[in-house]
Amino acid sequence: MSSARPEAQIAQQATMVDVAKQAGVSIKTVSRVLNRSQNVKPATRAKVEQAMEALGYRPNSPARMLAGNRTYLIGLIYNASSRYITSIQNGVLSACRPEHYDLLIHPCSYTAPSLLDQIREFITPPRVDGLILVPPVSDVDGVRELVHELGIPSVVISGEPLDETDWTVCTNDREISKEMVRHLYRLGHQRIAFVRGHPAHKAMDDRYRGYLDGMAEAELDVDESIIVQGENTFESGIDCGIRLMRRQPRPTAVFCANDHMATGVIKVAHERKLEIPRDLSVAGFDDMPIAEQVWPQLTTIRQPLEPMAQLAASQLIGLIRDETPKELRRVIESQLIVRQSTGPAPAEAA
Amino acid sequence: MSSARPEAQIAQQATMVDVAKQAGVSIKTVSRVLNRSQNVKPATRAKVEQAMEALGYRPNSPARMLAGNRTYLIGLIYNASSRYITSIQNGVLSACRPEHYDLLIHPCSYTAPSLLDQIREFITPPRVDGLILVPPVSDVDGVRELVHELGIPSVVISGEPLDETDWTVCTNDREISKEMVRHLYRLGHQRIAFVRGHPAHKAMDDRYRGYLDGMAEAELDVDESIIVQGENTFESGIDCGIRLMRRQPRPTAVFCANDHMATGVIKVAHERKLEIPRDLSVAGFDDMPIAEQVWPQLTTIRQPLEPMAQLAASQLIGLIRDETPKELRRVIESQLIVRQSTGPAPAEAA
DNA sequence: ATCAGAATTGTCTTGCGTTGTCATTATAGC
DNA sequence: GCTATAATGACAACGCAAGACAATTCTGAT
Repeated sequence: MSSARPEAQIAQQATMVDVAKQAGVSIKTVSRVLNRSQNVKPATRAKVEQAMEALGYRPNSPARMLAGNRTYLIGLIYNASSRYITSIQNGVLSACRPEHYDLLIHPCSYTAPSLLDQIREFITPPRVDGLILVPPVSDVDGVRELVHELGIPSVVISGEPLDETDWTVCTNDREISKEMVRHLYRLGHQRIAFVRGHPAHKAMDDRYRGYLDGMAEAELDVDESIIVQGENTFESGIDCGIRLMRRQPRPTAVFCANDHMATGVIKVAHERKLEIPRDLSVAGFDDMPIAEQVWPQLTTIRQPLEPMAQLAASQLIGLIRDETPKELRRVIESQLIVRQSTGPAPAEAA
Repeated sequence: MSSARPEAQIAQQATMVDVAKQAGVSIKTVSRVLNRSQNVKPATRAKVEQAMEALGYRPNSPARMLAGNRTYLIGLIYNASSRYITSIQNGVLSACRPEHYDLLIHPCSYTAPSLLDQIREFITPPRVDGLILVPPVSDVDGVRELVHELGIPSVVISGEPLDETDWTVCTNDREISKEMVRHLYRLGHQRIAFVRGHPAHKAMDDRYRGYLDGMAEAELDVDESIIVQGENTFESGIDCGIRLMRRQPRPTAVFCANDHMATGVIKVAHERKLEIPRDLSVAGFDDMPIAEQVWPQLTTIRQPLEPMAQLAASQLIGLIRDETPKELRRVIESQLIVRQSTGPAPAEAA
């Protein structure tokens, strides 16, 4: 059975003393190697590393936390319902492991009134050396200020650049949204509707601005009556779809600020016996797994979440080590994924 | 900017010494109160708790890890691509927090040859006090044995009861699958196809057995030609759908071992201009978010993941404290969710 | 070869905040 | 008043980081 006393089985772990003995050096030197101290001869370093290898040495984290007054932990605060978080986690962890950092996660509700208290409690007393913030939590008023105030290094993963006060890894949401409009315009669409995302999500604004940019570039009229406000959910997509399908003349293409809402619009189209993309083109944003599984498959935009998270984590580890990154923000480009839900505009509308 | 030296800002945390002084007792007594030790007079306990409250005291985890030779951490090993893992995490964390436990996660690929090594490395030297295992990683040969061998208490979250060697929190997959067949039979279906899941996932077997049980109960013939083998993915669902739609006579209902495959079958039906559920009923399993977003919405089965994970974590914490749970396995019942993708069988087939 | 100065390594020490061990003191039962 | 037991305290130990400083080795210029 699984609850035997642990001590019985797990082999006694080697300590720094053992490594020092094995390598024929002092424990201070082992410590220097471990902490990337400068003045260590490569040959000595090699000897020590070899000894570590031979003994299967792994530093005792509680001890170094206690002695070093740092935690070797990175916090990740995220909105609990977020589905895309596993990608973020994977990316963060892949950067953490080689540096012997671990990850503590803190799911929460970004609408909870106690959010700031939760975050404060999560961070103090020094339970993490650094913090990664992701939307929509990072967009909540006071969150980034709180983190600054507590003096914890942090990196924000975001759709578009924020102001100048945070290290940021972001994508080019605005630019790529413009690209989507371009794609639709090339297919002959003129009446291109837009379904906006939840107003509290800053990332959603950038997508909207990109839409406006694209319309301007194509010199198309922006018709306010076919710009509708959604709330990021599938259900709100249905509402928006219904509203849009009532408009006369109907839009020939609908660009939604996320895939969930696009799926809602598709459902409405199905119910009205509109064939996609013959009668209506629909595009989304995010490339959620669902984008491939709806029928027809959704044209959308893919954010490279794992690489972003990985970069954010390694930047953060640099910050913790006082190696200030060269640039305040790093941009990783999103990608337009064309599938079957967009096609040539209906003839009569061309 | 966010990388100011942390020490500058975070208020100095009170230690046990401060609490002891404030309460007029020794630090050992404070420690006893903290660890729910028995022999403490209620009056003393109250005094200490009051002092903690007043000072905003929170225990220093690295210190108690080091001194106590335990980690107050719980490991969660999971397959990296798994989408349902956020629910599991939420459930585990909600049980951990009140007990002052933290969660370390270890995403991995359950097909990686190095899986066992990864797990061993994740666990030793005592980096976690206990482990929660979830499918499909928990089904990989040697994983549970390894965990036993290392002597780490563990709880397995699973579809159906395993053998007698693990503490388990499971659902009634088999029974509820039978219930799904019953549902279809009541709608008049006789030719009910089944799409099996990946053979390496034990949970998938139980769903199949439940299907067989249901067919037996309804005294329906089991036609091997409409039982096809999938691989859990959307793509394999498409393959299976194509194979099934070629059969003569066609099945009038398809029960899939998960929602992804069911979505694939739906896509095939759409392409062949079959209307769901008029011409074909389709059912899934898992109630993934996608189940509500496909068109038509999918009849499926919902596993109460968060409650399961929560129960598993509190059982595990009990095991760590040597409080052996009364029962080796706990069952939490799944729920049949009837939506629009199942309906009465076509007349000619009734 | 010689020597100054720099680079590298070692010794010794202290402290991080808690828990475990064992000794000591208070309390209750008779 | 004595014993058994409950309650509390004193002190070492956990494994490592980091500082102060001494000792050693290396480097390059003379």
